[in-house]
Amino acid sequence: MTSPRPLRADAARNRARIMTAAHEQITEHGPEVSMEQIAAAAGVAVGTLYKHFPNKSDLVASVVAASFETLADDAEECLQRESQGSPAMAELTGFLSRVMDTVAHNRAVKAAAYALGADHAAHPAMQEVETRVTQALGRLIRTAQAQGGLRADFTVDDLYLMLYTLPADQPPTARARWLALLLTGLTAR
Amino acid sequence: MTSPRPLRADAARNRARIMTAAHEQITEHGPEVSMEQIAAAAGVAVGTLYKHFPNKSDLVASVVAASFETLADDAEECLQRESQGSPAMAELTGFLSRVMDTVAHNRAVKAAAYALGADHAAHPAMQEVETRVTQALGRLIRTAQAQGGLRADFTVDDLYLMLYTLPADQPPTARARWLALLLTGLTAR
DNA sequence: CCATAAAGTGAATGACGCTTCATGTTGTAG
DNA sequence: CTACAACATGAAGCGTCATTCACTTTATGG
Repeated sequence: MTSPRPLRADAARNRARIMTAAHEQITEHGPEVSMEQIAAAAGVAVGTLYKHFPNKSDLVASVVAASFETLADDAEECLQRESQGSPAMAELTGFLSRVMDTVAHNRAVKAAAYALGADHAAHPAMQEVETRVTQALGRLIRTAQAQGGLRADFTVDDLYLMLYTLPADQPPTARARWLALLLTGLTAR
Repeated sequence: MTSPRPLRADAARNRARIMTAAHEQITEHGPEVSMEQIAAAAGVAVGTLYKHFPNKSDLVASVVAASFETLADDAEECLQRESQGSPAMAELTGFLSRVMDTVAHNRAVKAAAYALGADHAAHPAMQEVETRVTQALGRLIRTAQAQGGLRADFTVDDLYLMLYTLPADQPPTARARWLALLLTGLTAR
């Protein structure tokens, strides 16, 4: 399942460098950075990128999927804290708030959050991560509803919709305001 | 102020054709359509576009500003109906709902709505239209608050924030859901 | 240490888009 | 009707970018 033959030492090293560089570049400049720029940042020739990834969109998808993991980890930590007594609603709003801030500074995570709300599985690598997020957040939502803090008809899809419409490129005050407006609508009457 | 010398007959005709074609193309494909494509749709050579507009972004801005007028007209009609007895809050939600539907089908209006929430005046042509929208919606908001349907701290900027985050490319059901969630947060407690 | 397959290289290719300009066309004033 | 300015034309210039491939370099098993 993993690899018929292990990678040669230099190949593995370069692959790691490429992933790191691509992650940095996409985080900073978004998915539209050129392959040349990623290659330069990795200290590698363009051709090498194509030795490891069939084309640009595959490389980008890999990076975005990796950034995606960050969201999944965060969601699962929320669930963890909840099971240790933290109010579920507080965890949910904390999650939203953090994602929003991250998205504002990280164009790769932005793409990931966007993907959640859109083409639910632009890339196979994302599907399993999506499951993790969905399960963690779903649990959190149900608990929050049981505890009475969250309106009863709220679903995970609603939350994805919110991630999709995050005003990431707005100034912090506007982002906070947006979240506040939304939250009044979400708290149980 | 208008023109030192009137346009030659053919020039005027072509200018109109270009505006129409550009509007159609941008509506359908968004601001990233090529100049070639707009020229072809107008039945004109590329060079002619540059006889009428210094560059692409000026042409796009003109079209977007024109689409912008649609929003302003709608807002002013809302105000009109309100002064004839229609509840201000209903007019506001109607406005939002219509804008969302329009944006979903019209990439030019999308750019306009987006511009409202971002660079408040990407182009001089937009500034005066923005004023119209702001005045009409501001009045509507204050009336809705006086009538008790809208939360007291809601501002025009909040509304722009909502326009900015409209989930335009989501399916109609998702769009409706989004609006519903938001509205519960906006109605006066 | 060598043979060889794996990996790396980067100039070249082709596609596409905006913009310019030398040239040809046409409306219109007189 | 003519002459000229206004206008239109579209091929060519210039960039940018993804992708390929003939060739060189290098890791590694034997």
